[in-house]
Amino acid sequence: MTTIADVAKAAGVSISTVSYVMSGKRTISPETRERVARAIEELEFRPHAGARSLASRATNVIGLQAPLRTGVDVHVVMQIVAGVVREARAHEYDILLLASDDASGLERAARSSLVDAFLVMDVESDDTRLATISSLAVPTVLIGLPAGADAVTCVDFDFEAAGALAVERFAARGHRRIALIGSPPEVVTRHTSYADRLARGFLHACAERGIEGSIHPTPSGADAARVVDDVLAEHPAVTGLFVHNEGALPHVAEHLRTRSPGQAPELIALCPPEVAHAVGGLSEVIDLPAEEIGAAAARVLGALLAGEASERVNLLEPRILPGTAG
Amino acid sequence: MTTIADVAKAAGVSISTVSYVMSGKRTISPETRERVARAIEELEFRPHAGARSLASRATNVIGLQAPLRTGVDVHVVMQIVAGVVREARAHEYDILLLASDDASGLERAARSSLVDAFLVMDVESDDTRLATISSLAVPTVLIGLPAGADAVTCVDFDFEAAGALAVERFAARGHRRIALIGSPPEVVTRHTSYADRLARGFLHACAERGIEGSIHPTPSGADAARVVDDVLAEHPAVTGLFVHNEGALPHVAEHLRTRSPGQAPELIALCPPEVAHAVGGLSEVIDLPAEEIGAAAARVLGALLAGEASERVNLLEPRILPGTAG
DNA sequence: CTGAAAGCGCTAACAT
DNA sequence: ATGTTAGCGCTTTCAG
Repeated sequence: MTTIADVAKAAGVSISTVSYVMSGKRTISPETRERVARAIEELEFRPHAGARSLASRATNVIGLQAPLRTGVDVHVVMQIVAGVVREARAHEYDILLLASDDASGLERAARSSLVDAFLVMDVESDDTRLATISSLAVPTVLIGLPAGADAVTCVDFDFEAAGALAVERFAARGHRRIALIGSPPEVVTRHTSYADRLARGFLHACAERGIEGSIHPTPSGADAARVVDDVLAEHPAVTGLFVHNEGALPHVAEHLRTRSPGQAPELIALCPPEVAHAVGGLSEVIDLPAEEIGAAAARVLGALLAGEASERVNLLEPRILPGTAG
Repeated sequence: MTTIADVAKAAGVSISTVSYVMSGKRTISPETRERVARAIEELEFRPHAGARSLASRATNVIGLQAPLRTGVDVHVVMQIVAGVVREARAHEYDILLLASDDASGLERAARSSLVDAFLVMDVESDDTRLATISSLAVPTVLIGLPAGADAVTCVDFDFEAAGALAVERFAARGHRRIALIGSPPEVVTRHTSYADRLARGFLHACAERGIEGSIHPTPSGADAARVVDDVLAEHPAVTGLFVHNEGALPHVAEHLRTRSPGQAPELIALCPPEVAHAVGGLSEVIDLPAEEIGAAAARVLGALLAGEASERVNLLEPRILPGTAG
């Protein structure tokens, strides 16, 4: 194994000089810097991560708590993770995938100095991990927005605004009775942060505009078609469906295409562009910029790690994309 | 921060005794062990990962190279990762998510002693990372099966057998002309290991049984319906479709449900049970035990790390599950 | 059965 | 502008 001492010898300098060349923490003459750089290159030297973290008390690793269950919107999770990884690597951070998604996983990683910071996904409105997060004093960013988000830094898509935006779009298109085909029941009863906020934004906007709106937790998969049938049977006045459920979307779209042709309700979906693109028949799409959420979260965490002050709550504004109808 | 010295002092023993209590590498009197254990508990002591890896030359971390792009079967990837994480944690290993999915990512992680071993996903038949993997001398398990898999340890589902099994099932049901609705074109042209093997098994079995079979790379999403139409138009004799494409499956199933009702071709899918369950109209399902693949890979890697000999090639046999028709 | 102490490879004072 | 050196917290000889 190549060590910093090998490099120092090869370059004819002391080991601290090598260290300082790497960190840039003191001024080095161009010639020396060059000689050291060459030696590092030639020997393919990489500092030992453990030794570095022991001496510097920083690991350059971020612990990521991601929901690996199916049932959540898998594309969205994957893209958020991809965004996190990309942005983290750009700032020389690696990502450690935390196994347990409860507080114990955070504790373990923090106490054993495995990570410098945490990124926590799948946040619930009243998340039990919040207490641990404050007590641990490890910089943490939540991807989500719990109810009393005073003590923690949060980054997320503005689901509340997205719910309102959907209503606004339907209103603009002349609809007076609409329905939200939402997340699976498990997600709703868990009070997953985004589901709560989307529902709130949707209902508020409906009330404000005098539009009648109802919310329907919907299983992923073909059963979603049944929910749609039930909704339309029970509320025949419904002319617009707002879908936020990746696993239900293709079935809902295909189902509407064949059901009562000509008078099918209009469809607006909240999902990543690729998911929308894979599905036809959408009047409009509200972009769910998953990768950008992950990247933004990593960026905010980076600022936190750099000691910079940053907003407590950081929300990405919703944007309308063209539909895929026709 | 609590260190081993704090524990030693609290328990009234030497540092090395604490270390040995934790590792179990030498015999400790029950009383001492008990006292030390209590001190560890009370102080909530966790050994510093970096210090440990520096002294022991082992990190207890496994580097995982996972394809985070969309386009691959996201559910499958997620479940494999979940299996890996679960099994790894059970053996006290953590998972570091490698950012770049090329050889450079492996090099960096290995050279900087970030990980003890690698788990590599999304393997291509002629994978360029193989040379690096051998040269690095870090225990590695591929999830996949490259063409000349002599030098590396591989774990995967037996896609070749699965291709043959599908043909066999169609034959048993009396079909004489079938088609494989396969992975997206990108995946096929990349010669992703599983796509190659599935195609090979499918075609061989067709030839053996005198069944006519054709293969059709298929985009995910609603466009898959078009592919199905084209296939059925060009080959009117086709009575059976074998689908291995998670993103196409719901669209294919929904499309067949409405298209030429009564005489729709039979559908067999290769996918995880939950994916099948979300889709109706499948005559039979070949189980793609994604989580089990991940767990098996982690287990084999564990054996490798423990110095145990293990098979070079480890394939999980395909199994038939009941369909979701009717 | 238990201690003492020599490193592991690096960073960051403290020198000059 | 560069060198010397004292740790960082742990594992593991070497002693007893």
